[in-house]
Amino acid sequence: MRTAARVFRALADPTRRQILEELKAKELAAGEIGARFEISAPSISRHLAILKAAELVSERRDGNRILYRLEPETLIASLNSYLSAVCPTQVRQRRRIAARRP
Amino acid sequence: MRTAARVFRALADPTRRQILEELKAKELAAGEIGARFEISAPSISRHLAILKAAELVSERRDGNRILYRLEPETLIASLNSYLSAVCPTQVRQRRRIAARRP
DNA sequence: TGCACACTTAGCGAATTAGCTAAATACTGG
DNA sequence: CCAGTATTTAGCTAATTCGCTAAGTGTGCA
Repeated sequence: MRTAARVFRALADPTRRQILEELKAKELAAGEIGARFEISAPSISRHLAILKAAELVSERRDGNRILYRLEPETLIASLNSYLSAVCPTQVRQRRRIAARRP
Repeated sequence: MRTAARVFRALADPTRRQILEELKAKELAAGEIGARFEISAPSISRHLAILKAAELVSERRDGNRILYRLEPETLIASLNSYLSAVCPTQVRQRRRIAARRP
């Protein structure tokens, strides 16, 4: 499966979309992420694995813990690429408007 | 379910993403859309219903046929809204770059 | 070594999804 | 009204998904 397909699959789940939002400010340990949700640690771990497979997050070990970091470029590139494929005109118009009002 | 959630659910399926691309140029009848895929007409109809529920397409009857039209604003608004929520800085940077190279 | 902590992997069950065929509905033209 | 075409709805099955608990792996520290 191509990355874009994995990205859209990953974003289909509200918990996973929320996880990306939680990671927006800074990287967090799996446990810290889990603490922000009602579901079990294994479920969070599974969501993180799916996000990692889609390259929407990266992980690094820090001693005992595993830290997850958002990969914004994958998200931006995938969504913008699809937006441009489906409605290039409107996207370009929006950019002009956004650039005009900074 | 909120519209944004329905949009992301709808975009999770590759056939539905493709349908939106097919509708990019002009509105098409359900049958014309179906002709571009290998799957059965009822399956296409089901995909169209999901896209309509997400407000990603609208439909209008034309005599015998039902024409589907892309609703680009829903797509753009949903994806951009989420992008801005997760990585506002990078999105703004991208817009500046895009505006600088028209 | 050995225990504790952080996290993932395995495996299960319920719910959802995407495909199919068959049947129903909606409109057109004779 | 009837036949034909376009499309949807109903109902089924197989596959996937998301939750859980239990068990496994990896690291830190006495």
